[in-house]
Amino acid sequence: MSLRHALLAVLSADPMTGYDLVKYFDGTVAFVWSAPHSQVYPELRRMEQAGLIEATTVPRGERATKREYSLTREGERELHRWASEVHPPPPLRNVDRLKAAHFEWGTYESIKRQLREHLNHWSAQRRQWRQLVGDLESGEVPLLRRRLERLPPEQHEAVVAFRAFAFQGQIARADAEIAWAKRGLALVEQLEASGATIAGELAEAQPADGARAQRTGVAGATA
Amino acid sequence: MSLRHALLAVLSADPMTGYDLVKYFDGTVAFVWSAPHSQVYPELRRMEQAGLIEATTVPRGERATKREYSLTREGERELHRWASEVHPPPPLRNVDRLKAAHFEWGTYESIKRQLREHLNHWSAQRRQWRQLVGDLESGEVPLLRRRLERLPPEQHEAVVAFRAFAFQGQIARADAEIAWAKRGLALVEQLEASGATIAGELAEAQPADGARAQRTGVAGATA
DNA sequence: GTAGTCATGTAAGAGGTTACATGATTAG
DNA sequence: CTAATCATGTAACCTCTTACATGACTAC
Repeated sequence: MSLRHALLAVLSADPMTGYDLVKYFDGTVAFVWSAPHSQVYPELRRMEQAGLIEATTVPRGERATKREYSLTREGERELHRWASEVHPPPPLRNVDRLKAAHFEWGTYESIKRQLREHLNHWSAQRRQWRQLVGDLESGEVPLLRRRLERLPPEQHEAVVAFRAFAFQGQIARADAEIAWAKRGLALVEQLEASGATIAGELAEAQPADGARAQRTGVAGATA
Repeated sequence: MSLRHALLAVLSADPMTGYDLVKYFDGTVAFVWSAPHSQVYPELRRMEQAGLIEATTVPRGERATKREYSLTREGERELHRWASEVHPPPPLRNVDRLKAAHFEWGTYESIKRQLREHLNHWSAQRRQWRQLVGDLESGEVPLLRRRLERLPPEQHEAVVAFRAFAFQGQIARADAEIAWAKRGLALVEQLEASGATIAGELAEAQPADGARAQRTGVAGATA
């Protein structure tokens, strides 16, 4: 349950409402972890029940109130535990790679479209992460600033370094994905130029009978 | 629902039983997609209902039988559709990065242990993927061989190239993760050497009062 | 006979997505 | 007054994990 720890980590910078947290999980925190509000609110209630956080009801305007959550001592201990434990790596599930392994079922055009999307997506992500690393290092990230305010100056260096380190990992990942997509585009162009055929291309050309011809052709070869 | 398409993709090489499929999803296919048998069997039933695959009951031994699944025309069409569509990128959720961003809560020792694990894990994965790419290119992968048997020779080149391309993506990812972990280890050692303190280290040293001292210290600074 | 493999399920629960739903407050 | 934002939920549904469960077949 990493959502729980992501919430604890953000709350360690500053007490805030569920709404504030949701904004972070749509914004900068979503750079490593994302969650919709329908997941955040119930989880906060459960964490409160578990004694990891506590809520104070704060008035807003005339009639309305909001609930502001802050870490308890127990919540801090949980963060310590989590940050120190070695967790088994999660099972691999990569749709992009799964699809790429079976691109033979697509057409050259559709494959190129997908690889270009891949390239655009990771390029955009990369830009965001680079921006964030810059902002972290120049002290322009409010959440980090508030976290540092609660810590003695001799700890600041490490905190900033770890935050930047995490996002540099994302940048490295993006670099790998970008290079991969480019390599894929080159591969497709090379295959196209060499006149290599693929199943998807044929099926596209002759929707019904193309598939049949292919199948019987195979049956003939097998028999 | 990528499990469905992963199953379709494997079945496109050869008709086989749920048990066979489960083995692939623990073996080579798990290199990009993994699933336990408790997920595979029900999904196969649903796919059969949906007309994407069909089962023939094959006897084994005296009394027992097994169900062998093969793609239907509709299943092939679904594979085509899936392979041609652009899918929105899945939301980011990376526990390792989330943790790294908050390593301040750990101790130098626990951080190093985790980074070393990360390094070992991705190095091992990398070795497997490299082995697989080699085997794919030298025609030693049974599943690929059976897939190629159903296709005219002029399509072989592209099929092999796409398979290898997918796993090269995994290798590139592994390279990025390995470099990241090494960078992290260097960072920790540098911080340690420079005498920088982190919260987790202090909490470890003085479990109860360390945290309090820190907190009141902060309150004092803020007030 | 017995251990290992082949073969196929069910079920409870956690985590996540999408949609539905509501009402107060604030800025224009 | 009206639109945007603040604020907080519930519910149905899907995917995945973990555990429980069963029985036939094969090699020794």
